[in-house]
Amino acid sequence: MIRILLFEDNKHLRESLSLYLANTDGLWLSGAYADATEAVKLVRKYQPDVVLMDIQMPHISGIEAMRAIKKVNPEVKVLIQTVFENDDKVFAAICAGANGYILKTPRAEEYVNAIRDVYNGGSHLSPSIAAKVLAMFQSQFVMKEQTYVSLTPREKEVLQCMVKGMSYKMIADACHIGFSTVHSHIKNIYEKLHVNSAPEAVVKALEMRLV
Amino acid sequence: MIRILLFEDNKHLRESLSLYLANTDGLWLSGAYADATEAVKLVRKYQPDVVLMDIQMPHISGIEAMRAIKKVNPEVKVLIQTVFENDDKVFAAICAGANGYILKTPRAEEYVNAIRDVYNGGSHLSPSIAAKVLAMFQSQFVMKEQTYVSLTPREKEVLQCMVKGMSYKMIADACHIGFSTVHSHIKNIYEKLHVNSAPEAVVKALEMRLV
DNA sequence: ACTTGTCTCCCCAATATTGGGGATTTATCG
DNA sequence: CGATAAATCCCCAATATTGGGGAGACAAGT
Repeated sequence: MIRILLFEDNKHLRESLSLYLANTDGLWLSGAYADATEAVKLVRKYQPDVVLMDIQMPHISGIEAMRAIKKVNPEVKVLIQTVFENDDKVFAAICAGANGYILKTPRAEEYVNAIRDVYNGGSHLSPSIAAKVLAMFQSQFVMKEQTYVSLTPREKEVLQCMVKGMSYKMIADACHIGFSTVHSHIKNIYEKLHVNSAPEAVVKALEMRLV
Repeated sequence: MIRILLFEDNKHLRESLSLYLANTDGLWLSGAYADATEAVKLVRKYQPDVVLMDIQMPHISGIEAMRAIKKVNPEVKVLIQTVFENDDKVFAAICAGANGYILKTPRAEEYVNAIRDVYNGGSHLSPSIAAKVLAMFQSQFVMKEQTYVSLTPREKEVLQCMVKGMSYKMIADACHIGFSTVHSHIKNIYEKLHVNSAPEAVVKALEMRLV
């Protein structure tokens, strides 16, 4: 039996969902609430496996409530549901540790699928949400491989040190080479990256994922 | 009709999937191949809506094939399938523009669901893959908000300039303030961030998402 | 044998940065 | 009205960085 706690401020949806979930094999609805202010307390009381949380609610947002729950009971799975597919909300929810993010749908079995998925340790994302997440992912990690620069192993090593905020002297010690050598390498790095200061090199290194 | 092109080196699975997909309403299997070397050519020939691509194949990996396809036909949806849920592979596939990533499953309707999802512009991720993606996302974006530092608006502005690799003089010009003022602000920033050089400040700014 | 690339180190001089003081103005808050 | 925070500017001196040279050692490839 998967124990479920539901937070949803819309009375009609809350009651419909309650009815559906309560009558689905394998699920046990511990409670359904219109307000998540007491979420932490309710989680402690009912020890649910999965919390189904509307993102937009009065008093306290679903994300805040989830954050609070996760802080106390990190093992509780939280499934965020919303009508919006706002980028910021999705982003915030994921960062706050959401185990799933589904758009409200008239197809009730979607809720059940999502609940089962997160209960089993996976995550469940509605297709349009998943598309957003992948897009965000790409925009973060796929860099413009525009001007590929080939740094020698030593240069990469030195650059990595620079990214750590180390000075010439510290780099020399860390790499077991002389101060002058560090100087030489950095001169070469600057030329290859077309920069002429440490901060620039660091930024470029990070955005080119050379480190 | 959703036109599909299948790449799968395992003969048995390829034939099973072909049979299933070809006999599913709304799907039209344009072809099934054991090798993706000719993938770009085949895509041009059949103009599929969705390419179902095994990640591990001889000669050329599914990711490479997808990259090639996406370069020529970015609008073609590519659904990656694999037996592995290796982090690196998932990561590489997403960065290369995968529209979906599913684990091989005996439940054939999963393939159909995934195909429909990506065809409709969404993304489809198997629960365990979705969990990995969310975890990667969190590890990237959830910072240790440990030592929250409050920079004044001007300080933030100056810090942003530093991240762009600007020198004191350039920052002074950009912000329409004097050189000495930049100096003062940077001194304060260093103190607040507990650093004592520009590169360190830049790195800290980036990882604390202060910019 | 010769070139090429990498790593190593040095000299010198011009700039830039850092850290320590201090000062003034403005605005906001109680 | 006094206190406080923010923003603006200045001086000075110690360090650090940057950019220009050059040079030897060593390995790999032509």
